[in-house]
Amino acid sequence: MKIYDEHLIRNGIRPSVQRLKIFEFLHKNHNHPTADNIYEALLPAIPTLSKTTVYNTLNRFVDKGLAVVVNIDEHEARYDANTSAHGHFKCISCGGFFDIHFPEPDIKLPKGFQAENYHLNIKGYCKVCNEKKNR
Amino acid sequence: MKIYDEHLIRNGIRPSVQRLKIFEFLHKNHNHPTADNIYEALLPAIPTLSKTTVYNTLNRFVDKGLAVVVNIDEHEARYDANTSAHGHFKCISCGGFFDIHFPEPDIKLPKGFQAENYHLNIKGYCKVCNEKKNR
DNA sequence: ACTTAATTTGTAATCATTACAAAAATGAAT
DNA sequence: ATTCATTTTTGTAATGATTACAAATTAAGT
Repeated sequence: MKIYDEHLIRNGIRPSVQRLKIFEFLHKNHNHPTADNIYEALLPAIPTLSKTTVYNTLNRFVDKGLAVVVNIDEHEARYDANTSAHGHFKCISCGGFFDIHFPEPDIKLPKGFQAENYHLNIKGYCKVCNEKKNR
Repeated sequence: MKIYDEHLIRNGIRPSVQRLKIFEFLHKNHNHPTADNIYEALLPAIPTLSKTTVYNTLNRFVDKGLAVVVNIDEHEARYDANTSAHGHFKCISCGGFFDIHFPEPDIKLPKGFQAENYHLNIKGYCKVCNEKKNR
């Protein structure tokens, strides 16, 4: 996967096997996996993988702006390789995650404040669960 | 504090001393305290207070819609008695918290989705830290 | 007062995340 | 290639917020 390779190098991250696989996984799985999800998924491919490496790597990605932490779940951090401005929806009923695209962050900050990043998290019922509920 | 008393009763929560004090504290301190903040603050007034009670009570408040969890911090939940739609700003530099009032949740959800609550968290630099930074 | 239900408390468990140090891998330079 | 320094990975132990649970206390209703 030369693409991911170069993407990492361009951002000052040496592309080790572990980092590449984690980066690739994040880019191919848009369901906002947890560190543990990633660990379990990659263990067959990298049997020596350590959970610490997953955490270290994810933290590095976030530091370098290659990934974003999604704090929609109370008890665990989730990760998203899509760093463009978008929100997240979690279904209270089935637990599914959905990306929410909002047109413009139409939010006025107080004078002098400077935003570095926005996190919009919405909880509710997805289409399927909502229909199930209203029946 | 008869006001808080009735507020709790109206929402089906029996107003014990502990619950009253925690509710009162949440309403008087708008700085989004953690469970531990509340515990430490009330310990002088209620020397027998247990941290479990603080957690139980806060969870009950949230269940009944009397408070809201603010997940802007990675590692600890914060609580807010202001349940009306508003966002939160955390200063990366000084760690201060600020409420953000946005006019309308101008977010289009996918068809069929139903939102129960919105959480808008913004991180950046507050006025003071921003000026300090640009000097 | 008595009985039952609700609440509070303390301790121990859970679980995600991090600290830390040793082991392994990589890179550069001779 | 061999050595040396640096980076990365790994495993284990620690941390810290939150919850489970059962005993103790308090309140409510009769």
